[in-house]
Amino acid sequence: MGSMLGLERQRLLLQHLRARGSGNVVDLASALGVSPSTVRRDLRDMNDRGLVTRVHGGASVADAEIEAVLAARAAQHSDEKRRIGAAAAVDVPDGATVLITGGTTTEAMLPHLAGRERLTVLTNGLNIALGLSRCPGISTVVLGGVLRHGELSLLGPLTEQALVEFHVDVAYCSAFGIHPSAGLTGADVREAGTDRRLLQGAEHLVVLADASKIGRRGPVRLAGTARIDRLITDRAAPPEQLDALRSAGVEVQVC
Amino acid sequence: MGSMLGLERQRLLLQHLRARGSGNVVDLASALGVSPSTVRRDLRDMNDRGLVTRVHGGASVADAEIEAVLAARAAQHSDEKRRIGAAAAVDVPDGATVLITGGTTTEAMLPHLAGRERLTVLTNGLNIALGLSRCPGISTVVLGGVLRHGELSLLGPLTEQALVEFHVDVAYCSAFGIHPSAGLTGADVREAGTDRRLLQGAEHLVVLADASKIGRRGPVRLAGTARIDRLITDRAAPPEQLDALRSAGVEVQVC
DNA sequence: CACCGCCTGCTCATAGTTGCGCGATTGTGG
DNA sequence: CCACAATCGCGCAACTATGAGCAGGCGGTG
Repeated sequence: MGSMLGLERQRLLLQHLRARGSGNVVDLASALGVSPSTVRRDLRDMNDRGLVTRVHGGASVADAEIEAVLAARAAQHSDEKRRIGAAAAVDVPDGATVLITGGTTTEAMLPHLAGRERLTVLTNGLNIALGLSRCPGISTVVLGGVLRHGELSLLGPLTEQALVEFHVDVAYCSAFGIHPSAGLTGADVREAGTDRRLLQGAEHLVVLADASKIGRRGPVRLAGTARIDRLITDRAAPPEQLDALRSAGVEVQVC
Repeated sequence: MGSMLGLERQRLLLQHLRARGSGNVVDLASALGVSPSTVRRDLRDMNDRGLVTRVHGGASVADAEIEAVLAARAAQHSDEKRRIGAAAAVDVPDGATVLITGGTTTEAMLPHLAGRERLTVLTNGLNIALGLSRCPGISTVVLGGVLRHGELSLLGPLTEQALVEFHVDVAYCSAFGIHPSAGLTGADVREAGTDRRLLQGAEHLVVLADASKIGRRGPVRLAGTARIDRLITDRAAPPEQLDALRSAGVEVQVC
């Protein structure tokens, strides 16, 4: 049964997973006529690429709706994200102009920014803007743009154009993945152009990423490791990946 | 019921909880065919992730913040506003590009726009944008700008500048007041410049105003009656004011 | 034909998950 | 306020999945 290409096998795997939403390793292996080891390798690879979510015993599709809702909810209360958000917020200099990109991880910064004075926050995320609408000490500027359906972030030429008007001291962003050689990567080509531009103009770049994003590589490159000043992540992050990132010149903060 | 995946089990758990709003550990355990210990572990995990709220004996679903905000705002809408919103939404032409300014009255249009196809909506209101984020048939463009504290609308040069890029068929707006001789007026000088510009470029202008705003005059003038094509209001509006507006060339619709 | 890289499948020590029992904690009714 | 019952968290043992390492097969290349 050697006549199956790796990519073709992964495609079948994904198809099987979509049919039921999830599946365990043994069943998938017998369904495809390969060994469980191969399935594990494939699933790990697909997990790194964000196509599926690996769980003990099998995997489930990382598909838009449920996963997004789950992630959004998780973001609001998860201890890891809260800590990451707090750590990021601490070092926001008073009087600065910062950019906070849309996303669930960055949203965790908001509670810790609430009391700040003389802060200017630029954002392309409606969730961020909403959270800041009650903070009197913070001038919030929403970069315009096209709203992605199901998401709460703004994209497109309008967003990029608006940013030209400002000087950004620090950009705080999350992304699909961060990888020692690939740098900061995104999952969606349509988002990439805007995200890239958002990060380009900033004086300093700080990445907020929970452990699941460390070592993950998406299809589009947003910024090289050289551009990344700091990474804030949680304790579950694989140490060897963090070391590699440190070697690449990224200041890594684990909390 | 031999093998059950961890994530799948939690998903079922959540589903069971949503059905009744809450549930106790033993029932959930027997419903899923696992031990109470496993349910407890799952619930603790889900509690940490903010999906549910753990209480003694069981758990209840924890609703997300943003949805709660939207629901609360939706509940605030009186019958009058709902009817006004519905009447305004009916005549939005398919395939058009419309502007909906921020505000609570205009927000009432959203439920009636949900099913539309090929519609482009421009807005400077975060509440409007938020409500449209789940509508797949509508392209939503958020005009950037500075967020007013306590409000959910965007203002400033950025907003005005963004609007230049578009051709607006119809603008739907609410305001502080509408008066036969003063026209459409606003309450806040800082908002006025932006509001004026927003309405300027539109082909047609539709005003949504409940009875309390009819005949009222604010300090700043936003648009003359000649510019106003249509006014949608409710039955409590003073008829003599409506007649005067009709004489001024405004098409008045009472609902 | 030999060499080499690559993928596959197997083995095994390790890590993770599950269910049960026990003592501690919490809620409830007298 | 106390006693009782339900529930909880934790440690334990059985079981299962996992990832790393290793041998064998396949196809391309000099």
